Amino acid sequence: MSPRTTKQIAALRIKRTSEILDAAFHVFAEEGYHNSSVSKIAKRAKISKGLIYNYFESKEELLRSIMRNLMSEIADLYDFENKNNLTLEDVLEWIDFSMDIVKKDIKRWELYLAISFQPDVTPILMEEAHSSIQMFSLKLLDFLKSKKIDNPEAFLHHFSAVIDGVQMHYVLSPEHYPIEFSRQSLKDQILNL
Amino acid sequence: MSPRTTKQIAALRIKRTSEILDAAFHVFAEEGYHNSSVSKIAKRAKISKGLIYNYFESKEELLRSIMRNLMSEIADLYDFENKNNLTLEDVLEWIDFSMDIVKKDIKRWELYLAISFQPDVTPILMEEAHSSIQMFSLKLLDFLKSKKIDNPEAFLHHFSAVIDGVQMHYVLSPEHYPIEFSRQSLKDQILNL
Amino acid sequence: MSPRTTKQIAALRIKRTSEILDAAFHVFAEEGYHNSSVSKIAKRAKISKGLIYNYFESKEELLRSIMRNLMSEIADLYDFENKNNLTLEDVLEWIDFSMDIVKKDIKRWELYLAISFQPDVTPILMEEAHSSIQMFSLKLLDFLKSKKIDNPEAFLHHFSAVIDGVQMHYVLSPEHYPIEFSRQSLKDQILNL
Amino acid sequence: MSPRTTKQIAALRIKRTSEILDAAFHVFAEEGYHNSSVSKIAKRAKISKGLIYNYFESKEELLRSIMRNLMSEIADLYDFENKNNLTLEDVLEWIDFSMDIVKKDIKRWELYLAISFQPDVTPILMEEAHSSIQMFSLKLLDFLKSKKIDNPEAFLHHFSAVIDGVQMHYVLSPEHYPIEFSRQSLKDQILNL
DNA sequence: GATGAATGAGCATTCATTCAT
DNA sequence: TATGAATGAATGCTCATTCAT
Repeated sequence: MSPRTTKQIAALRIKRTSEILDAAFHVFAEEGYHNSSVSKIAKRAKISKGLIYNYFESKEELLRSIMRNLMSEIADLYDFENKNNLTLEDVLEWIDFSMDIVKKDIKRWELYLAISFQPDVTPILMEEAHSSIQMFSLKLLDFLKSKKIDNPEAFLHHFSAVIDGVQMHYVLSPEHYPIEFSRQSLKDQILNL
Repeated sequence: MSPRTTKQIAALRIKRTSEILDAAFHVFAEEGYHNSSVSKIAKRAKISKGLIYNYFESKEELLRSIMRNLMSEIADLYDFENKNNLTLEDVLEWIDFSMDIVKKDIKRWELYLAISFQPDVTPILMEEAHSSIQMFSLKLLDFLKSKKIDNPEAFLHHFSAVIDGVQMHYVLSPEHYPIEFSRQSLKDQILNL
Repeated sequence: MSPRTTKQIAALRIKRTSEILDAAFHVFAEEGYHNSSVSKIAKRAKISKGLIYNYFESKEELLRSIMRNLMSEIADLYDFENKNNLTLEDVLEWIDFSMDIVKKDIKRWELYLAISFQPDVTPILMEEAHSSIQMFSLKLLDFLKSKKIDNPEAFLHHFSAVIDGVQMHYVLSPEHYPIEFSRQSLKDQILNL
Repeated sequence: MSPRTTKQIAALRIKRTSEILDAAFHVFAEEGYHNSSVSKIAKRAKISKGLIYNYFESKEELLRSIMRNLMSEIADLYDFENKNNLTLEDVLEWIDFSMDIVKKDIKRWELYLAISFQPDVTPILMEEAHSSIQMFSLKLLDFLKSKKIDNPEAFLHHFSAVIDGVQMHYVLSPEHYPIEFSRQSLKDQILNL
């Protein structure tokens, strides 16, 4: 019945979806979520404004979708779910992962941070926070507890903050920031538990 | 036209300016910059919308002005400039200052972060902000060098990143974040040099 | 190209046309003309949006078509044309018909009213609609004249207005309006001539 | 402090408000509520779109306001509230009022009906139905009860429907409709109770 | 200096309609 | 015949900014 085959349409939708997401990602990152208009996104994607609504329910849904994709991409890369009873090596590997992922694709991460820390965006981001990442936090907590340290919850919070700070500073000036120093420093903190 | 009248007018301008800034700060902090309207600010300041434009060129200028004030207030509070040849106590005090300033006025700091990550506003603001703070960095560097640690420049970068990360996470969820743990952890790092 | 194919196509067109009209009627009735979208109609008819335009020129034409069908259905149901020299029974039957047709299909009648009072659509529709009904009016007038009442023309106008008022109020709140009371009242007026 | 005096401003607001209402009234009546755009109303009122929102919260509020004004104007003209224990004369007077108000300002009433019977409008209209008119209905009901008729509630509903039907038909063709006949017919119905 | 009415560009979103396939 | 991706004009509404007074 279809003039285009179902396959063709599906392929087209996937292509368009990713084009729109890509355009939105860049516009959000460059201008901030609230300063971005659907028009600008459409223009960047070289399609009409209306078509965006054929693919996404709203501007907010576009943002959510971007964040979801990033989260799941991260989750896929590190394979958070298949780690249980974390060993010391696992944790060190996670630190490496956290540093490498930023180094590997600075531009991308810059955009990610640019989006993440826009306060309008934070609540939305929180809701989308990937469940597998949250579960990894619990595993990290178990690891810390097994080390019999004083206040494992506090340590975990603090350590996450430190990693975010490092990632942020690295991204803000990748040519000056001593990320290898930070990597070693983070590992030392774990090794000294 | 008499000197007295001129003086009165000057006093009024100062008073009005600060009333408007105060109103704007509260509205920005409570509703976010983009959700704040000039109308709301005027209403809060109990003046007319139009009058704001007699004192500030634009809504954005209002924001810049707030940020400038915040920066200089921070500088005044810690008195970065009048510290030379930093002692261990000075550095610990600076850590305390860095934690306390965020705790003391979360709303304000939230606004600060909100603005910091708006891609367009930031750069201009940043340069302006860091003048006295950058000089303090040099003093910190001297302190680190005096401790004969391996890579004082790297350590300083890393340490700054850590502080930023802590501040950020605390502001994002002040009720959950263990800021006292972080404070102690930061101090320990210095004490262990 | 064979006659059989042509026939099949014709049959299909008739079937599709009626499916679309049916879907459109339900959507219009449930959501109101302006709140109805061609998409919804297509979805309800289980065809594509585009196909509707293969059968109807526009959304408005769809509406006109529905109304035309309603009108002719009414005409068919009461068979206005085959009544001559109206008897008292005929008139009472017409009153019953006027009440029953509204009761029978409130939704449809609501739609009818909805359209009737849209200032632009109405006129065209009205002329078309009243052809056979106007002829029935003349027959009613003859009946009234035969009753030797004072001003049969005026009575007819008034009586039509009353019926319209009753139908309208009933449709506007079918659960509250005492249509049976009105029915009897109307009949009494005729019986007392 | 004000450059315009408070009085001037108040007068301006009243003038503008009524200009906007007038424009909206005509546009709604001529094109139907849903076909009317705020832009059209603004153009007709020769002001900017935005200004309308300085005076009315929404397009719907504009409609409500129009209806409220009409209702209260009717209420004022007939003085529904100061009638208690309705006499026969009161009821006859009310019938006269109902006929005269339509005759007096046909154009206006035509617009009123045009708006009233747009089904989108009906729910809004209902909510705004003037309480004093509803109270008058209760007084009419008391009158009917005092006449010991069979089903006073039903009679009242029916009678209201009849009046609406008459008004409607008169407005639709004022030159042909025998309104005096209807007036007498309505009065006779009351006199014969 | 002070007001607030007025503007107009901009926003997210909807949807009738077209058209390549 | 049938599809649904794509368009673009229109919608209600917001708001920073201007300006007559």
